[in-house]
Amino acid sequence: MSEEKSLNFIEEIIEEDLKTGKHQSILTRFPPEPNGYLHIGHAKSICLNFGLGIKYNGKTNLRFDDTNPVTEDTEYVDSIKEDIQWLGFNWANEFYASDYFEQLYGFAVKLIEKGLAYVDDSTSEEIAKQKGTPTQPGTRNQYSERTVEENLQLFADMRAGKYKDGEKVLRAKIDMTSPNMHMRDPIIYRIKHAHHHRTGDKWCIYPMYDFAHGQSDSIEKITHSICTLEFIPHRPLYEWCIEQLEIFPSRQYEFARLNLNYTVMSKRKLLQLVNEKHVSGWDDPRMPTISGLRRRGYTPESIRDFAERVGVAKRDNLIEFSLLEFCVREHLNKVALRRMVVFNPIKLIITNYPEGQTELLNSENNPEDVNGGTRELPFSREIFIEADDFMENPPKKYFRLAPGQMVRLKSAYIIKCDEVLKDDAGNITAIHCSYIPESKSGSDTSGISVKGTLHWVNASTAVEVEVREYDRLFQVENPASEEGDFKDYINPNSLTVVKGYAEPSISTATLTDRFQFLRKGYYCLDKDSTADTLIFNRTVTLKDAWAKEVKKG
RNA sequence: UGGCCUAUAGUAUAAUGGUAGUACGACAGAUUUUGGUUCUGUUUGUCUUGGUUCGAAUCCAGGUAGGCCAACCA
Repeated sequence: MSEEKSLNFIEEIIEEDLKTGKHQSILTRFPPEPNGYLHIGHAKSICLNFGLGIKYNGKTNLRFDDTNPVTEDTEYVDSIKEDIQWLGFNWANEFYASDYFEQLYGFAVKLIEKGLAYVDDSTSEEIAKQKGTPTQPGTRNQYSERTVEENLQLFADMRAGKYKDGEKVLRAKIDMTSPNMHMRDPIIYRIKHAHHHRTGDKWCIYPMYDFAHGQSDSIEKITHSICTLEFIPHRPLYEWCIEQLEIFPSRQYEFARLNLNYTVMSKRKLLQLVNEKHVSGWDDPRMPTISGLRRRGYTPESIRDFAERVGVAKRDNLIEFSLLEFCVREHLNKVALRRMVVFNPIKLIITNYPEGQTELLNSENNPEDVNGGTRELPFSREIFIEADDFMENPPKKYFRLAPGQMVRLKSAYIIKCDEVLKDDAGNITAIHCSYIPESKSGSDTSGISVKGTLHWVNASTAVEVEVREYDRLFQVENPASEEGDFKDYINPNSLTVVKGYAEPSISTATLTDRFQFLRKGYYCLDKDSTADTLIFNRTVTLKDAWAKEVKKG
């Protein structure tokens, strides 16, 4: 018996539509404009649309909303497709709004013939002025009185390239007094002598989003057209077009877009961060883009889980980043290979371990995975431990290394701290310890139990690596709602590059591996790595109860 | 001051007129060869005022608060 999970409001609508027979099956779509990279907010929409298709045995199309040639590019098309596939979804069809340009042109002609559209010669300023305001109705101009024949000819001339950009537009003739501004004779076609990434120079007039989007849904027979809240006032216009054109009645449903704290979620702002070099690119690991999260080490599973957990509703939200972090930790804990890396080394000499001797110890790759296997770790007289893991005068409840105290070296031996070596300035240069030979991991007969276990690396075989540690990109929860320029709130310390000393097995790391550096966090290899230098991105730290304890004082 | 959308713990999200629940976070404890994981427990909530009803988070009305709409962008 599986537990019944409650439905979100869109699922309720779909189940009702299926039950009543309004639809036999469902068809959804994800409709990005190829003018930027996808971000985690799009991931929510992708998971919703494709997830619905899967859940209800329907299908989902990918349709590029490419009606504005000046901002769109195939680079974006490619990245969008890659991101959706990486998230684990397959589209039934790959479509483009530009596939429908001829049909959309026909729709416009039909409106003209019905006396429901006219060519307007006004400037954009004049049109804006005539539109009125939300509290004052708009007014029609003399162009709205043109005859059907005249409009037909003028529109054909627009298509034929007889006019320059901005000289004329085609407007739907609806209601200049509507309280809904979108119904005040909206522009449905404009002239743009621009090269389109797919149709080339075939067209010099392009449909507006409002005239392309709803009809594209209709052409594809999308049953449930899901979009974000800001498109609610557009819906009456889509429905007007569907009714006047007598085409398939797709129905639009709107949900609240995802907002994440300490970042921004608009393509315009993300583009600015890229263009002004505040980040290294769209896939900078600090970016909330899907490509950035991927490079950072997030997994598709964790992002899908996140999308599931944030839910779908109609109220504005600001999700805490800690939920995303929880999701990725939960997945990575199950799959990441454990490795030991010391970041801030201090030398530890095991005085009773024979000089020149090295032994190989075994350590599990992942304690959460019984089939994960083991790896070998060299161990000898001189090792490095984390400087943080030693204190000369430890506070209470500190169960790491301190003079006279014992700890276990992970997968190795229990050691006892005998002596602290210092230079003339009083800085600690090394720690002398003795080890307990009977305490070897896996065959411990010493009977000693210790509270602390430390990670370590063998000094002579340690591999030096570069590690990039990331912090939140912005210093405030919601940069978009702050006074002034959102870029004033960028966190200057969002990237810290440090050195690490890793166990030798790290040298076989590949781009698809996921690691947990013991007691530190989750990491993955970065594509900037070279044959000489391995570079790792810190995906997320481990939870750190001791750091909290210290903070409390 | 026109229209539309929304309002449940710190953050999200359920409860579909009948015991306000879940997750994340926070806090406390147990376990632990990762101060990780796992497990247990605690904490905090129906925007407001009326109305309908045996009974309202839910339905109705008025308020309040937040969001969206006046691009030849999507």
